Amino acid sequence: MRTSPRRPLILKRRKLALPCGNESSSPARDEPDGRGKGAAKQEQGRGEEARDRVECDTQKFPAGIKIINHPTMPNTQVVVIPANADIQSIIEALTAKGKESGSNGPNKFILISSGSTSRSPGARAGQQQLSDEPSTAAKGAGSWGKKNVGQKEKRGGSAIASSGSSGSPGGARDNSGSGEATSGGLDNSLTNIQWLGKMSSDGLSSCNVKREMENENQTPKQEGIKCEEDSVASSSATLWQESISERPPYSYMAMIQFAINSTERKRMTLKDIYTWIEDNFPYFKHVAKPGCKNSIRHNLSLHDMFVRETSANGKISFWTIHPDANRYLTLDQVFKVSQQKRHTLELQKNPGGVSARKTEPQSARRKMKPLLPRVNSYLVPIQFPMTQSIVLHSSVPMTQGASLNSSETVQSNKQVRIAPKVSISPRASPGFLSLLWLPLPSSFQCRQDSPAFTNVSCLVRESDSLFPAPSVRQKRQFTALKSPLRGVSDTLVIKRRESREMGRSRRKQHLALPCSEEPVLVLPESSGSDSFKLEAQDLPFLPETQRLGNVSQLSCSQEEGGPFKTPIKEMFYKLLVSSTPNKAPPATPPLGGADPWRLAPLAKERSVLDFSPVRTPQVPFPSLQENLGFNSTSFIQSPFESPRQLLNTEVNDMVSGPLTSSPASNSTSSKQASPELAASGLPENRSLMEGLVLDTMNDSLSKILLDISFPGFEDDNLGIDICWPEFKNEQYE
DNA sequence: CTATGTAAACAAC
DNA sequence: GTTGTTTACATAG
Repeated sequence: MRTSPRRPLILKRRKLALPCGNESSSPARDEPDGRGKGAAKQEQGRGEEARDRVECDTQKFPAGIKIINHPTMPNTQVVVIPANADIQSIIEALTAKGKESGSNGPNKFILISSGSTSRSPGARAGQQQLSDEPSTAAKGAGSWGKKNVGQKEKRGGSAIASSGSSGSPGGARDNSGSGEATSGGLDNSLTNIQWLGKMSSDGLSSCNVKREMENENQTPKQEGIKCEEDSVASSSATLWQESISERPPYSYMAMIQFAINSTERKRMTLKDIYTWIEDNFPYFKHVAKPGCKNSIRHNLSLHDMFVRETSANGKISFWTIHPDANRYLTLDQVFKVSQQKRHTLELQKNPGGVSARKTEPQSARRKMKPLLPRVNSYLVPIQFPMTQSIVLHSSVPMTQGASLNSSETVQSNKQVRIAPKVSISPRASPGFLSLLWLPLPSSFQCRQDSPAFTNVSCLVRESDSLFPAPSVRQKRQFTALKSPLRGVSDTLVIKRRESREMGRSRRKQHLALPCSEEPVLVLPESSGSDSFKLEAQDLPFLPETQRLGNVSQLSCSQEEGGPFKTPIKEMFYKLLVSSTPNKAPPATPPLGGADPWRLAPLAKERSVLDFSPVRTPQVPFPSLQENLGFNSTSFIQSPFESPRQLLNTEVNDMVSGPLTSSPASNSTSSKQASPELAASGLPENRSLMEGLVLDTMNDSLSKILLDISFPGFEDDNLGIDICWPEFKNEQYE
C-alpha cells in the first residue's frame, strides 16, 4: 500500500485469519524479523500490569494491550495497541474473542495505536515528513508499518505508488507541495495498510489498484496469483484481458472523481474524462456501450459535486469536483474488496468453476458492489479519565498558510454557465450526516491541569456506501456553488427545478435529506484563527475528509459573488458570518454552522443516536453543539486513570506514534499547546488520529478517524470522536 | 426509498 | 457531432 499522506480512503477488506489456525497463511510469518505471533506472545509477559486493568481477558494479547469497554456502545471495546505489538495476532485474538462472545459480548473493537518505540521523540514531533514514496512506509519505522512491512508490502507499496495515472502523480505533487507539514502518523497509524497486508496472503499492499481490479476479474484459479513482480508480469496480460470484460466496481460518479482527481488541477474536460475512464477501465473501452458516455455526462450533470467551469475564453469546459465534496480520491487510493468471496460464491453456484460473470446476463453484470458500503452512522462515545498530560500526535498534521487554490479557481476564472441549481433548503436538512472532518493539528497536547477526564466518542459511519462521494443530496448544496446569478433563463431553469422538486423527480429525491454520506464535523471548529484558510490541494497530506473540513470552512468565508455565493451561503453569511466573507471570519463559526448541510445530519442523527458530550472550548457557538444533539453521556469508569495511562501503560517508550505521551509536553503542556497546534488554529484540545474498528460480527475491519478533544480552558468536557470516514465499506470475506 | 445505471429527448454550440 | 441538462424507467439493496 502506498504510504501517501492521504490516508487510504478505502481499505481493502480482507478476511481475517482466525486465530484458530490458519495463521500459517498469514503474511505475518513472512516478517523478516521473525516477529509475529511468537513475538506477541513474548510480549505478554510484560503486560501483566496492564492486563490486570483490562476489563476483558487480555491474556491472549500481547503486553501493552489495553482494552476498555466502550462506555456507551454495547459490545464494543477500545483497544490500545502498542506499536510494537503484533497487530495481526491481536486482531486475530480479538476476532476470536469477538466470535466467542458473539452478539452478547464484545464483538466490536476500536483499535488505536499507542505509539511506537522505534521513533525518536523528535521524529514524532509532528515534523516527520510523509512521503508518497513507498519507502516511507518502510522507514516509517514506526509502529504498525514497521513490523508489518515485509518485502511484499514494500514492493507493493512501490507498485501502488507508481500505479496508474490517477493518484500517484497527484499524490506526489501534493506531497511535495505540502512541505514538512505532513505527518508520519499515517505511516505509523493503525490504518496504515502496510500492516493490513499482513492479514491476508493475497497481499493487499502489494497490489496496486489496477492490479486489484484485475485480480478481481480473475477466475478463482487465478486468485492465487500474487503481486510478485514476476507473477504479475506473467499474468498481467491475462488479468488485463479479463478486466476488459469485467465491469469495474465503481460507479460512474466514482470513476469521474478518479479521473478528475488524477489531474493536477483537479479538472478535466468531458472528453478527457471519457478517455481516462476508458484507459483505466478497459471495460468501458471495449465492452461498454456508447451509452456509457451518456451516462458519464448524465452523472456529471446529475451530481452537484461535479462543477463545470469554463476556461477564461469560455471555450473549454472543465469539470471539477466541488471542494466541499471532493475527497480527492484517486484510483490508487481506492481498494476494493477482493473478489475471492464473490468467486467463491460463484463457484458455489457454478460448480463448474467457470466464471459466471462472463456469462451472466447484463442485468446481473450490472450488479456491482457499491463503492462504499452503506452504513448508518452512529456515535460511539468513549470516555476515560485523564489525569496526566498527554500529547497526541496527529497522524495528519495541519499546515497553515496554504492558499485557497481551489476557491481561487472557482472564484476567479471560472465562469459558471450552467443554470444555478437552487438548493431548496439551505437550512440544515435533518438528514445530513454527522461528521465533519476537521483540520488536524500537528500534535495534540493535553494539559496536565486539564479536566479530569476525556470523552471519547466515536462517530461511526457505518455505511456500505463506500463512496465518500457526496451524494446527490449533498450536491444540492453544491448546486448553489455552481450557480452564479443568472438571467431570466436561469430563472426559468430554477423554476423548472423547483417545480421538479415539487414533484418527485430524481432531483427531488436527491434533495431529500441525506442520511450520512459524508462525515460532518461534530465539533465546532476552533478559534477564530484564520489559519484554516487552507486549500484542499494545499493540504495534500490531509485526508480528504479533513481537507474537506478545511475547505468547507473556507467556503464559509468565501467572497461573496464567488461560487460560494449560494443561497445557503448567503444565509449563513447573514446568520453567522461577518461582513467580510473573503476573509476568515474573526470568529469562525462552527463548521457545522457554516455548512448547514453538514449540520443537518447531526440533527437527524441526534434523534436516533445518543451522542456523547462533545464540547469544544473556544467554540464561537457552543450552543450549537448542544443543538446538534450532543448530550452528556455518563462517565464510565475506566480501568485507567488517564488516557495516557490507558494508552501508554506498559509501553515504556511510547514516545512516538499517533498517541504518545510526552514528558516535554508534560512540563510545558499545562498552559500552552504545542506550536503546531497553536499555529494550526485548532483548539489545543483537538487532535486526530487514525484507528481501526474490528467488527467481529461481520468480520469487518474499518478504518476510522478519531477526533480527539480534551477539555479545554473553558470547557469541562473532553471528547474523542472517532469518525468513520468513507471507508467503512466492505467486509472481510 | 435510495442510489445507481441506462436510454432518450432536448437544447446549445 | 459534441456537450450538457433533464426526464423516465429499471434494478439492487
